[in-house]
Amino acid sequence: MAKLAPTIDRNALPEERQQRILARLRNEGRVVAAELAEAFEVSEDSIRRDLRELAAQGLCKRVYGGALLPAVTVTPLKQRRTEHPLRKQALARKAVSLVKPGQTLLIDAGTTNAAIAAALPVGAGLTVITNAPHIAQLLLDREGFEVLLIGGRVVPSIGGAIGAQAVEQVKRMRADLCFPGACAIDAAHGLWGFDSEETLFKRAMIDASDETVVVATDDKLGAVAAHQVAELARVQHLVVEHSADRATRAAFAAHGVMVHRAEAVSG
Amino acid sequence: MAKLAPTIDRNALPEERQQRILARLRNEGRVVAAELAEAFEVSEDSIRRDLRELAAQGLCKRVYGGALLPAVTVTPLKQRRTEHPLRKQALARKAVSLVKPGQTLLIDAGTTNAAIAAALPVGAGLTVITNAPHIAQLLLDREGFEVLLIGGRVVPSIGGAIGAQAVEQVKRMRADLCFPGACAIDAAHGLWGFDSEETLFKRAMIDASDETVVVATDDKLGAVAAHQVAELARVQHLVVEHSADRATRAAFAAHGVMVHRAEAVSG
DNA sequence: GATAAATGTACACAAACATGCAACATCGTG
DNA sequence: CACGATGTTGCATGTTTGTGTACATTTATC
Repeated sequence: MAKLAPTIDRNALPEERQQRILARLRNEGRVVAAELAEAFEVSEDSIRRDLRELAAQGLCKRVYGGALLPAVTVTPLKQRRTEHPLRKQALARKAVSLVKPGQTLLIDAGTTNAAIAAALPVGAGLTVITNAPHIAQLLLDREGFEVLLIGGRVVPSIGGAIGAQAVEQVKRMRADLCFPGACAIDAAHGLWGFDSEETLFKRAMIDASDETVVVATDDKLGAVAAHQVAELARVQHLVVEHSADRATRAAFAAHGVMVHRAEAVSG
Repeated sequence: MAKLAPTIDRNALPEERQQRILARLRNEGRVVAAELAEAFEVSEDSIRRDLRELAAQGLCKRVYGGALLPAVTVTPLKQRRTEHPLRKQALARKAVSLVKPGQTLLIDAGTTNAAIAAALPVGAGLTVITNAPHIAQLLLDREGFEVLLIGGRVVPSIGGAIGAQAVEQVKRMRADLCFPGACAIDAAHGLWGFDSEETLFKRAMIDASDETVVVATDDKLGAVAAHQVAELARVQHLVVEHSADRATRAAFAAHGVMVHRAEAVSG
C-alpha cells in the first residue's frame, strides 16, 4: 500500500511537489515532513517551506512533525445567529410591518429570518410555515402562532430542510407572504442563491405565495451568486438597511419593487 | 468490533494523536490512559498531557485513569423545560447505551426524548429522524448528526408535528430504533397515548422501526390512558428509573421486554 | 489507615522548527 | 554572451516543542 504508485516523486518541480503533497494529504489525511523529504529527495527544510505555503492558503493544517487536513469548521449557525443582532433587528422590525393580521407566512431558514420570526406580533392570528427548526421552536416558545413545519433532510450549514421532500411539501401549500432568505439580489438579474437545492426550495416558496418579501443586509445588495432563484418581477417588496445606497434603492424601485428602508441603528 | 479498524495509531503526530483520542472518546464514551499509551506507543505521561490539553479546551473530562465525555451542559432554558432534569438525564444515559454507531433513530417529541437527544454520542455517525423542532435544533447545534425533520402542523402542547401529514412522512422511512414518548405503559395492555392523533403518529413510528425503546418515568409505569398505541409485544426495550418497583420490572420482563434500569440519582 | 496505582511537577534531551545566508539554476534583457 | 533579477535549495544558527525519567503528591481500594 505504501509505494505501489508508480509516480516518481523525485525530480519534481517545486509547484508540482506541492500539488503532490496535497494529493498525498488528501489520500491519507496526514503527511509527515520526514517522509516527504525522503520521497521527493529534498531537505526537510524545503518540505517545511512547502507546508508553510500550503497552510497559508488554508490547504492544510500545520502540526508538529508534518501536516493534517484543515479542520472543516464552517462558522457554526450557533455563532452566526448572534453576529449583527441590532442590524438584523432593525431590518426585522421593518419587515414585520408588511404583515397583516390573520395572514399565512412562509419563512425560510436563516439568521435574518429568525430575527423576523422573533419580531412577529403575538395574537395577530398568524400562521407560519417554515423549514427551520430554530424558527419553529422560537415561535412555539412565544405562543400564539400556528406553526407548520416543512420536513426533510436538514442541512446543518443552512439550518433548515431543503431538498426534494421539502419542495414537495411546500408545493402543497399556499401562503400570503413569503420571506425567502436572500443570498444575493441584483436589480438587473433578480434573486440568487448559492446552492442548487437551496435555490429550488426558494423558488417553490415563491411559487406558493401571493407576495414575496426579500430582506437583504447591505452585503447582499447588488451581489450575484451561482444560481438564479427568480426574476426580480417575482419580488414585490425589498427591505434594506438604513445605510443602503440611495442609487441602489432607486434601481430596485425602477423595476417596480417597493423598497422599504429600516431605521438607523446606533451600533 | 474493537480492533477491526486498520487504522494505525502508532507513529501518529502529536496533534493527530489528540484528534484520534477524541474520536475514540466520542465513539466509546471513555478512554483509558494505559490503553491509549499502548495503542499509540508513547508513555502514559504523554497521554496524560494530551488529556490535560483536551480537558482545558473542554473537549473531555479528566478522571482518575483516563477521561470521559464532558458533562452535557444543559442550558438554563432547557432545564426549565424539564421538570426533573437529573432523573431524565439518568434515564437518557441508560437509553443511549442501547444505540449503536451508524444507526438511524426515530425520536418522538417530549422532554424525556430531548434529554436522550442531548445525551447521544457525537461522531457515532447517527441519523436522527424527529418531529420535534426542539430536538432537531439541539442536534444541529451539537453538530455531527444527520437530521431528518418530519413536517406537519406543530401542536404546541406536544412540541412536535403530528397529524396525517406527519404520519405519511414517517411511513416512507425506516429506522433501526425508535423512541416513542410514553404517556403510559402497562404490562398487560401495552403502550398508551392521551390523544387520538398522537397515538396514530406513535404507531406509525413503531411500524417504521426494527426495534422500539420505551423510556418511562415512574409515573408512567402501570398507568393506562385513553388510546392504545401498541401491544407490549411491539416493545423490545423498556428503560425505567432506578427507583422503579421491582415487581413491576419483573412483570414487564415476563412479557419478553428487556428492562434496563437507570443509575440512581442523588437529587 | 495501609498499599498500589495514578497523577502533577521539574528537569534533561532530542526532534522539529524558523530564520538568515550563501550557492546554484533559471530566465529575461541589454 | 554578459548581466542582473528572481527564485529555490541546503546548511548553520538559535529557538520552540514534545517526550521520557525522577520524585513528591494525590487518589482509589481494600
